[in-house]
Amino acid sequence: MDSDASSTCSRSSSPELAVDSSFFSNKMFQAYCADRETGQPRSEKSPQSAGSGGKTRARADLSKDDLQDLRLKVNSRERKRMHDLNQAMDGLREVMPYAQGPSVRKLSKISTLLLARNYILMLSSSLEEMKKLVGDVYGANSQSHSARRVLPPASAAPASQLPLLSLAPSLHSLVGSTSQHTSTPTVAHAPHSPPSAAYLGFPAPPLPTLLKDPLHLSSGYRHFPGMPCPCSLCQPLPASTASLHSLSMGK
DNA sequence: TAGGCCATCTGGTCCT
DNA sequence: AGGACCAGATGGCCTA
Repeated sequence: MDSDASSTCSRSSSPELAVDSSFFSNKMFQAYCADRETGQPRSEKSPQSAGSGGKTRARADLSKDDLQDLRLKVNSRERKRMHDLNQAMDGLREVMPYAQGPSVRKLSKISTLLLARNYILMLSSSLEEMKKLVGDVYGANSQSHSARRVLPPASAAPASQLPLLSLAPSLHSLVGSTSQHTSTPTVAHAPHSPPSAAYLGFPAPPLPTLLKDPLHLSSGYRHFPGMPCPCSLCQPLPASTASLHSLSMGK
């Protein structure tokens, strides 16, 4: 196909297409033209070729050239539509906690969707947990009438970040997996945006493992100041989420 | 070589 | 009527 010829080895899902200039060298289009010349249908066993409806009849009245132009236009629109879809898919891949790069195989579409779903579930549970912790902190504050006793004086972090900042490293030190969890990133991130996968320059875990078990996101995940850590050690998924996941992956 | 993934073409259907 | 959306078919590339 022309798209395969124009794409590089990493199988971009949104290949740069010079549609108008290259399309007429397309084998499929040449076959299409040849078929139209000979009057032979391109696919003799199409179940939908029975062709009923006003549009089909109207097309029968068109000249060969008009029909060809119409086909090219429709094909081009469909191609653009699929490219837009692939662009959106690429955008989704960019925000997934998964390594990217020339040496890393790109997530397939189905994998991207499944991983995105798990990621959303995980972030949701992180948010719920954070809300609970913040509520606990403020509850303690109101009882003791003194925030300074609750918050360490040297801490400059906002109260909403404290639970995660203090919990995550301690959790990881308990398990002793600090080699895989780099403590501090060297690049500042927006506090409310998820870490882009491009920033997470770690080797990708085996894809099937990651997809089958969202808890395995812990292997090789970094902690970000002020961000909920989605790794399994910091944020174990609730049982309901796990069951949901197993349902979706049962296939 | 089989199977997975993908891009593209194509006709039908639905919507504006 | 035209465009968007969808699903089936087809063929190419890549990997185990």
